[in-house]
Amino acid sequence: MSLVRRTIERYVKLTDAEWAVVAPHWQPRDFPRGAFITRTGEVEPWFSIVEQGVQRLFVEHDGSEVCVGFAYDGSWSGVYDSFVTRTPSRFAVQAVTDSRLWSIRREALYGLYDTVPAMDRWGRLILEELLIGRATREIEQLTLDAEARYRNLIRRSPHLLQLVAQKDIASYLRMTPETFSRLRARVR
Amino acid sequence: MSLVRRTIERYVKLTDAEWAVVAPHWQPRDFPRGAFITRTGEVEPWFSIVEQGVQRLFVEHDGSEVCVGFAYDGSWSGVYDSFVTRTPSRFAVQAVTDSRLWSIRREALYGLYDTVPAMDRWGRLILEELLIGRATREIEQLTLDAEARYRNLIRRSPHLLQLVAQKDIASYLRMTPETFSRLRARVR
DNA sequence: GAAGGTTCTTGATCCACATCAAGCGCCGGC
DNA sequence: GCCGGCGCTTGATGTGGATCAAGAACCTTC
Repeated sequence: MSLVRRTIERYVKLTDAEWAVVAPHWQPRDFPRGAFITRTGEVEPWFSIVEQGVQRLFVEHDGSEVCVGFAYDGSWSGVYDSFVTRTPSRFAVQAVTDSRLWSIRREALYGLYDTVPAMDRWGRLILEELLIGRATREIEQLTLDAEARYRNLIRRSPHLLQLVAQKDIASYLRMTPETFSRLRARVR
Repeated sequence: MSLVRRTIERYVKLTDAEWAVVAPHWQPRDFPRGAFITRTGEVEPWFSIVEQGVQRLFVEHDGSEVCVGFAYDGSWSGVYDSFVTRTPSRFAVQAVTDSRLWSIRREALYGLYDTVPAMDRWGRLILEELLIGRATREIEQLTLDAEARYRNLIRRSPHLLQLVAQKDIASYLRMTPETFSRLRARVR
């Protein structure tokens, strides 16, 4: 069974008839390491599920970049607010490793929302999950200092350290690469 | 026509028959100034639409409070992640002024999601809006310094300054009351 | 496998904002 | 209408993490 169907069915069950309607709208897209999947200022037409690879989501701000999230196998990837509002994306997405995404276009997904009620529900459940993730992250930023944020990350996502550059993790944790490096040397 | 119906119909149209199913589940709840609507650690059973009053949403962290949002007339109010996951809330909600909310219980809303497809869609649209708001706020925190965040707030929500204490706005903008006070004296 | 770029480390210095402190004024309650 | 307390202001001092700088260890790529 396809990755896309399995991923959707983590949230809602689809009959074979429903899947037959949904399936043709998804297509694979491949990106080599370093390629941009979405650039700042472009409208995001895709919503994607990651089959393989790691991507980083970041904001550009006078010359520097601040990482706000990562996506990897089995998670979704994209810029949801640009996708929804059809406005230029304030975030960029870049493949950190060679990546394969399965993607659906906005018009196709919104068509499915109208024709397949289970997909409308899926949209709601995905968003609930995203929103809960954001709330958790906001609380971490508010209540933890640099060291505690670092400890939290290596506890919760130790694999990230192997996959992406330390400077990206550092900016994700809202600190400079120097501070991150010093923490690594100091902690444990 | 009721506030609740009008508010829902900003997102989806309801037939009179659908409204007849939806309406009985909503009830008014009144809170005097200063009352807690949700306490940290309690599971949030309500989702609410604000008829009148202002509420603040905040995180408690060793003795101090950090404001993460406000709700007022026509906006929603509640702790969505606790509501969805039925886990103890990490946020508290307090009435800043005398408030009237129209609220629906979790079981009732999830029942409506199953019986009234338009409500399932409404849930998705509300979440899209919330997520876009969070993204906007995250970008502000990342790209603006204390003064720019202050200027942004007085431009976008000048009424807030009249409605809530400066210390709450200060913590919402991630600064101390002292820094906020100095900005007010310095800027314009 | 040499060259050149990028990332990571380590040290010295700096600064925006927090913290501490003290006085003032306003508002709400008895 | 007076008292008590919280919120606001203003000044002095402190500090976590940023910035600046320079060398070392990687990867890439040709």
